[in-house]
Amino acid sequence: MSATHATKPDLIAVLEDKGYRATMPRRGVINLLERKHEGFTAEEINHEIPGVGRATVYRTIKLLLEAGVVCKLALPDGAPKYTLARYEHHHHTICLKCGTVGEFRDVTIERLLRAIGEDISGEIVGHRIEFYITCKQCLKKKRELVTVTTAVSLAY
Amino acid sequence: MSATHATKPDLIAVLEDKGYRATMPRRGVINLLERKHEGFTAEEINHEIPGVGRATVYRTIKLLLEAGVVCKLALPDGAPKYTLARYEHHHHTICLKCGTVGEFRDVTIERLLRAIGEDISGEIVGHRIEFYITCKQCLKKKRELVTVTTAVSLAY
DNA sequence: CTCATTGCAAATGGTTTGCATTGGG
DNA sequence: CCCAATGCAAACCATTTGCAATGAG
Repeated sequence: MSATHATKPDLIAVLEDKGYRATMPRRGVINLLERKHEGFTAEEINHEIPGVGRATVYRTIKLLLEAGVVCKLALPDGAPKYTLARYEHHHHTICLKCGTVGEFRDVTIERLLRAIGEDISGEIVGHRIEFYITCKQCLKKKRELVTVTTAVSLAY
Repeated sequence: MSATHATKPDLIAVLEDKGYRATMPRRGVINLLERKHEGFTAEEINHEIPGVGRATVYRTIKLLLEAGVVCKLALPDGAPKYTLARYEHHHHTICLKCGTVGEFRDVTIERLLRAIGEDISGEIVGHRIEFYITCKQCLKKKRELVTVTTAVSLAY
């Protein structure tokens, strides 16, 4: 397992490193993913590869998830969305209007997490941080209020 | 709509404030929820109220969600879990061993969010922050490694 | 050859919906 | 009375799994 990748890793190599075969269906899925710079859903990928079975799509995504080169994140309502991981450790911004996923890295957060750790009764073993935004493009397009219809764990 | 509640609100009153009836089934669900200080799943509630239909349980939870007195949060794998909101604005800690959900409020985070906003190309409309922990009880019980099997968007 | 991998279809888990029935106000 | 609210069962959606067929080393 290669330790640090500051830039987008070669997904096929990642699979092979883990002892999995880089088969045709898997290459197909990977090819699609690598072109999705804005996040994707599993079903979306599934529809875009008619030749490949649904199960294989999901299995491949899961493989990449476990390898750490794909991230699974959650929309406000909990709906799953995936994205390619470019940085080793990062968080995400998701535009609630167009769905575009951005990566985002801030050392301050790590520092903060450590500080917060002292306030929490227990040991922090992980965290999830997602920012819901209206991206620049969408801001430009229209100046209407962004209403977050679904709920919660959501804060303004 | 009452603006600020520093402590646990009266859920029945919340419903009525919104123009909904505080019917028996709903009272039953609410009664259960109010005893769950550690988070719950919808299905869990459903099983614990045999007299009430599954649909009603889900509908009631959704009502409370929309009223902002219940939070929907996500386990690392995205599995949904609910919890009562005690503070108006807060985040959650979830023990991955026992599932206990804690609330957690830190002004530093808000400050940080504002600072981060400048780095993000767009407008922050919401965020999700969840800390996955091993709580004190679980730490005591056993000293084995906490392995986060599923993936991602998870950071250590 | 042989075992990893696939595709399909069926199973699952969580949640929602349609609809006829019911029960508060 | 009447409409909101219920229960049930079926529908749904994303994801997983069993299993026999396939294909790469």
